[in-house]
Amino acid sequence: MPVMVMDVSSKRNAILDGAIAEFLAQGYAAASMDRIASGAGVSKATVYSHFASKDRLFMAIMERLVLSKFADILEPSQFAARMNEPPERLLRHVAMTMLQVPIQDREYLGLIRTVIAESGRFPALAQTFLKEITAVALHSLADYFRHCPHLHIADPEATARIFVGAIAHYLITQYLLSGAEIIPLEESRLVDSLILMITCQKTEQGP
Amino acid sequence: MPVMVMDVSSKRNAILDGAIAEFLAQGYAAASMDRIASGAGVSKATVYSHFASKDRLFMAIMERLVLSKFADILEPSQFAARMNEPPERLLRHVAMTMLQVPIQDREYLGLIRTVIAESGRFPALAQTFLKEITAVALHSLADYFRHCPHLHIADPEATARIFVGAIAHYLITQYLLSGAEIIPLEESRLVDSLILMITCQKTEQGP
DNA sequence: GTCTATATCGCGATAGAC
DNA sequence: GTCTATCGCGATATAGAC
Repeated sequence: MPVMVMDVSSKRNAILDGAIAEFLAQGYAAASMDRIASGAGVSKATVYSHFASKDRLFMAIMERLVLSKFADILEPSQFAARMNEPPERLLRHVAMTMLQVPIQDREYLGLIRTVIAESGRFPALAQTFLKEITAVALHSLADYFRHCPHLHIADPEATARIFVGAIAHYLITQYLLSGAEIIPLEESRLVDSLILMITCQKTEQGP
Repeated sequence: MPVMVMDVSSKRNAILDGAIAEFLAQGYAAASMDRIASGAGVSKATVYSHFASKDRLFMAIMERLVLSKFADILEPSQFAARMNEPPERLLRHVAMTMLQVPIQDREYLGLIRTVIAESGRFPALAQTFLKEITAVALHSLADYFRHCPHLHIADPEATARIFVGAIAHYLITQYLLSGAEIIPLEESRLVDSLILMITCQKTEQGP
């Protein structure tokens, strides 16, 4: 007959879940191993039996978090399937997804804040974030700009950076820096202008 | 004859300078009042005689820092004087300034990292940063887009956001997140594409 | 105002029973 | 593996002499 306590892997997962909440809310230095332990319903010694140190636990949950968010971002294959759509439609879908995923999933915003906050102490973590999330989106978009028959983009990589940068900065100012009332701007205006600026380059192609 | 020790205001300034270095390097939680005191060459009690608590010292130096960086950013008046230059020239100058100031002044980069890092604990600080720096640049640019006779920008505010966002995100990825080798991109390519995307809107104005 | 010395607390990490 | 109890340290903040 089953005992009424968590098994080993459940405890490990409870620790990881509690650690995610604590580190994302407090940042590395202010996070407390005591709170992580009690939040997970285990003793502090149990936390240390699974993770050798605060550093190791932090890096474990952050890598896990970065990889888990990967699926939410658009991969190259998703672009290939939509190559024949009008560019306005496809770019609007991409922009709205990049905006809505972090807005709906507050863990995503906390991840962005924490990656930037700890980028001095943990530069390898910042690079993992860039490699697994930012670079994937940039390469997908640049490939699309390079091969889409309806667009004639002079510099696909730079244009992808502008697209991703404008959206990422909008998320940071409105939702991390509480900018809604200080520098308000509707999502749709940002997206409309981005699409207009990108698609109007096709008028450059000849006499 | 003058004594060979600092007077009161010199000690206060030494404390402020040391606090800036400590908070920007360590973040709020990991910063130590002991290190700030010894770094300034005073006792810890002296620090507390000038600033009631760690919170108050942090907010004092961050506000000071935000206001001191204001002059580096382009004010509206600077645009008015250059309204008759070709837009390509003016926009290139603005973009290069926004890129070079934080790159040259590492304190500026540390300020950006700390504002984002502590935006959960100190939302008012984040809003001060937006109001004193980001909003000033956005309004200047939007005004320019609205009134420049050579451009016909559909949505000046949104276009200003894209311009500022692309540059801010570039600074964050390349210099805060150590992205130089992971997602390399020359400054000039970013700036050239930005200018091309903005200026080519003038071809939209009709037959 | 400024110092030395200290109070008080919470932190990360560990020892040892079970 | 998991617990309780604790160690040692460094943190913020303060008392009291000068």
